[in-house]
Amino acid sequence: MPSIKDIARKAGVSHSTVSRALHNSPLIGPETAARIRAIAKRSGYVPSAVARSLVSRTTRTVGVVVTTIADPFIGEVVEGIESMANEHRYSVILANSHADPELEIKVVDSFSERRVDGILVTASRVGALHGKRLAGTNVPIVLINNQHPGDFVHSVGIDNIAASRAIVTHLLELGHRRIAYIGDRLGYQSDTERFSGYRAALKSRRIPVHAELVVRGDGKPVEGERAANQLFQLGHPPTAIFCYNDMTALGVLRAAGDRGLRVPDDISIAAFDDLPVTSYTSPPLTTIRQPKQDMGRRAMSILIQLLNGEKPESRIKLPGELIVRGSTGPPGRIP
Amino acid sequence: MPSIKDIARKAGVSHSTVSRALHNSPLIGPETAARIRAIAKRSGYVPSAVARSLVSRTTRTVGVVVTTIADPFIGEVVEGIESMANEHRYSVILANSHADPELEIKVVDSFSERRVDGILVTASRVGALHGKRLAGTNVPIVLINNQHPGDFVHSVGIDNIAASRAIVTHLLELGHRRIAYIGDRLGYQSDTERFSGYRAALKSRRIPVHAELVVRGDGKPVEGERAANQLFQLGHPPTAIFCYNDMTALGVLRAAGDRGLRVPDDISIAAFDDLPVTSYTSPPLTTIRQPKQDMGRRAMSILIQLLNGEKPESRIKLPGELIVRGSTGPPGRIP
DNA sequence: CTCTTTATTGCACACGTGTGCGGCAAAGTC
DNA sequence: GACTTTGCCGCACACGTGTGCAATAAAGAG
Repeated sequence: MPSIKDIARKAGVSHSTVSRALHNSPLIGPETAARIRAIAKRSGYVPSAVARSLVSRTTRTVGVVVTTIADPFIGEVVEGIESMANEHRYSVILANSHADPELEIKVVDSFSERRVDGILVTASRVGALHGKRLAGTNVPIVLINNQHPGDFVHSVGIDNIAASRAIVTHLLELGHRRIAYIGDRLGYQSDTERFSGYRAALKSRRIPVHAELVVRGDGKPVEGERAANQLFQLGHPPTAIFCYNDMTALGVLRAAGDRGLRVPDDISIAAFDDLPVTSYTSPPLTTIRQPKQDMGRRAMSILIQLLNGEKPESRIKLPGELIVRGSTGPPGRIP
Repeated sequence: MPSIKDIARKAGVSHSTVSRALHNSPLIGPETAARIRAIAKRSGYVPSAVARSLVSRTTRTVGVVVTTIADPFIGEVVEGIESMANEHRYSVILANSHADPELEIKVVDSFSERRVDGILVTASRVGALHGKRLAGTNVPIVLINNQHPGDFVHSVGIDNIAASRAIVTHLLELGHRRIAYIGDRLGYQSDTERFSGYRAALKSRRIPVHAELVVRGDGKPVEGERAANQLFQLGHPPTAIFCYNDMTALGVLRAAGDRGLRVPDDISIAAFDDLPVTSYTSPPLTTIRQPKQDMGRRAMSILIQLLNGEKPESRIKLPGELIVRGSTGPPGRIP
């Protein structure tokens, strides 16, 4: 792999001249520059980003921390990050944390050693754990959809309250009055906000929130199934269920199927996230589409602005989009 | 961000001594070393990987090219790559190609500039396009599940023939005799191999391959739906359909539902890949599980061996696993 | 006490690139 | 012709780290 010194020797000039010629510096004579560029191209010269980084004290590299890249939601976000980064000639270093604090520390240390210019954290769960460790370094950090944005300045997320209010309102407009909510574990900000939107929608129609209609899952199908069965066993079961997320809804769908309940004739199901799978369940799910790629792009955009010394908007809340599919319909006869 | 020179000054020694002390070199006196390490820790010293890379002429970094990280299949593979890389203290730089040749060239150039130690290419479609460009550099390359492994030495893939033969045999054992195959576009190696396994399974039972039962999709639901309708309209329709992949099967499932066909009573459906979605369709899909994470880990492992100067196995074919779910059953009465 | 061995540290260079400044020749000015 | 300006190029240093070799001091051997 040739360096500028090698082509300097071939061209009979100093390496400084080569460096300038390759940067189209006006300090170099046109014909000399052309000759040097020809030699460089011929010998397959590729500049070394690492040497350049050493002197420029910037690597044009960002670190992306994810809990797991196998999660399709996160994959979409990273897709957005990568495309925006690529457009601005940044490279992304990817690292899984698996929500394991020990691994997270290793990951962040690795980012420090590599001298990344900035860090993006995509975590549905974590974020607080990094807190001290991350804040210790002085590299800019942008959080995406995290549950504990407290310590950090810059973040991108979805407007959970407005979105869940919209989807619950959709159920209300279909005629539902007994609408259940299957949440995630208590304490996550997104759960709190979605529940808050649920209550706001009901309140605007002067419908009370029944405690028996609010149950907890953990964001995964198995617990969603359990929670749904709990609701179905009520003396006065709901006619519609709003789920914290699509994965929970998958469990609910299964529970309904096992009991012979038809969706949406006997029970309407609404969810959140719009994962690819939701188009292919039967029936397909009514849900809230999160602008996943756009969230990634916006976060990367904020990071780039920070790296350019600008002062970007600090906390962005993007709107969700209501996607009405087959899993919601007018309520059937109340049993 | 302090350098070894800074702590050398604080400790009143030369930077060489600091460098050796931090590497536990026996050349440094125990108490001097301890004092230096204390100062380094206190001042929050983090070694610079870029400076180290410059002298060691190795970055401990691998580039991973994917068509799109938003694909859940690819996400799983990358998960495996990342975990194995992390265990060996390698970092992964991720880049999307979007199957766009122009973008691919940019990506590979970027990898060259960054002086990655090796490259992994995860592409269901591409691979040949990189060919010349990639082979030009002398960095080791390992391909995963690519369609045109011709030009490259090292690759990891699934044993398509054995796996498709196994799943078609499963259908035969259920009693099916008219089994259709919905393939991908012609020319992809994985399609050729899966079709080959299909024929082998039929041949072992002395069942002829009917041309009318072999149709083409494109690996996506819409074309799968179209192809399925084509099969359903036959005078003598199949009792089972083996699909090139899960996405095709989703379309088939929809087509069956729209025609009022019950799965598996009226028609059995078998697929390939075991995407997460397949557990949540109704009925859940019988399919071949590809060891996605393991494929990533194995590929990274091969790359590490290459970087260590060893001679790893050149072409690995991993076995698929037959996952029997609800979409396959004994054939119903022939109409 | 002198010579040799051992332990510890510093000097100097290398890795590849970027850049301020000085040098030098050609061209222009009077 | 002497001086200034302009154009072009090289010298030398910097970035942070690693390492061969020399230097120095201490310790041991005779």
